[in-house]
Amino acid sequence: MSARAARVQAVEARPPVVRPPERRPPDLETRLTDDHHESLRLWLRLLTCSNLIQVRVRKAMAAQFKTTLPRFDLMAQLERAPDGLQMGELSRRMLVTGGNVTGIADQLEHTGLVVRAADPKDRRAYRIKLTRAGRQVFAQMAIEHERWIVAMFEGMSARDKRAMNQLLSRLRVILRQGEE
Amino acid sequence: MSARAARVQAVEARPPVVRPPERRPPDLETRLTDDHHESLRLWLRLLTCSNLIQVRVRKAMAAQFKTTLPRFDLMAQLERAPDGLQMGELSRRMLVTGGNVTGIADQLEHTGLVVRAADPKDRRAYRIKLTRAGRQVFAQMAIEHERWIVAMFEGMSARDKRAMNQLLSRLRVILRQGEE
DNA sequence: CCAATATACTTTAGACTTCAAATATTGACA
DNA sequence: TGTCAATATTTGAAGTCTAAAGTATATTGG
Repeated sequence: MSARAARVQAVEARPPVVRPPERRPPDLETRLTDDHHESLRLWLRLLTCSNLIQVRVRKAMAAQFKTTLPRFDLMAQLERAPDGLQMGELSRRMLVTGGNVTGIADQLEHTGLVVRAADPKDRRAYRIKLTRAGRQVFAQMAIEHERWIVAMFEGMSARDKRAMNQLLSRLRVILRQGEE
Repeated sequence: MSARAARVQAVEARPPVVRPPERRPPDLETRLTDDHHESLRLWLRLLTCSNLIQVRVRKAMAAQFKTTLPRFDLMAQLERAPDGLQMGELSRRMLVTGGNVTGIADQLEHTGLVVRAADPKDRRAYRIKLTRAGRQVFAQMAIEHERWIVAMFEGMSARDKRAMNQLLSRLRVILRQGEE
């Protein structure tokens, strides 16, 4: 199980916030506190769902392909950059630190799915790209990956999926705004 | 940034699935493929949002309290179990492996926020509980934590929050069902 | 009773992650 | 031109996480 899911429950079960003795205006305060609960609950559910899915994808990735999600992600980035990417660009796209990418790339390079080549224009930089084998392996994984995801959401109605997509899309905008 | 967010983009940008030449019935197939996209998109957005929030909470936790989310989670579990918990129970509630809990508990014990006491009924087990100091520290953190979350969702309407809570609640049920 | 099995926990090895420091190269400007 | 700040990457330390193996104790069935 994922560690993140923990957080969820950890907080979800926290005892209810003690409301102040409700002076005036009581309605406003109640609404405020309710909203706090709604936000906290929202976050915890979001986290729970995200973790439940993530754990399953991770396990499936390990079981069927003996690999990890980060490696899959890295390969997915490269797959749509036929000329390869600089490490820094890769790290920006993956939203992880450079040091992290170094490690994952090392492993993929060891297994021959990826190569680092000198960047002709900048001797500080590498260009990292999928090998032929890497492309083949990735293609298999991508197909399965999509299958898993689709299966997990099977029980949800198309209507709900659409609604949720829209809400998440809004939330994402809001969160990015607050990123200063 | 979080590594998980990476995944999002990794897959979100994957080239569109190649549709078969559309024999018959074309409508069904189109709808199927659309649904696949909808599911994949849904998952990626869920992940993105979850990560954006998580990263911020983690950083705030480090900046303001010099601690980590896993430790906060563990303390949150103990806070509502005044008599303490067995390590195994803690690990189940946190949805992480036992070995993981051992490590986090060790750290909290070192800093005096938590104690392990022998379980009188089972000499294999410990009971782990918050110390007085642990309770005090946790109270501060919980208040701030809630503040952060509420602030992040401030830009979302109460109506949207409610809707999303409901959808996530349904999704959670569906995911847990599929857990076999 | 006692042997097999199950349970509670820790340990270990390996992977991922961040942050900060170190190295090498580039580019800009005085 | 020479220097100095910025950029591209790696390295190292510390924390988190898992899976599997190890230790100690409990339980159960013959």
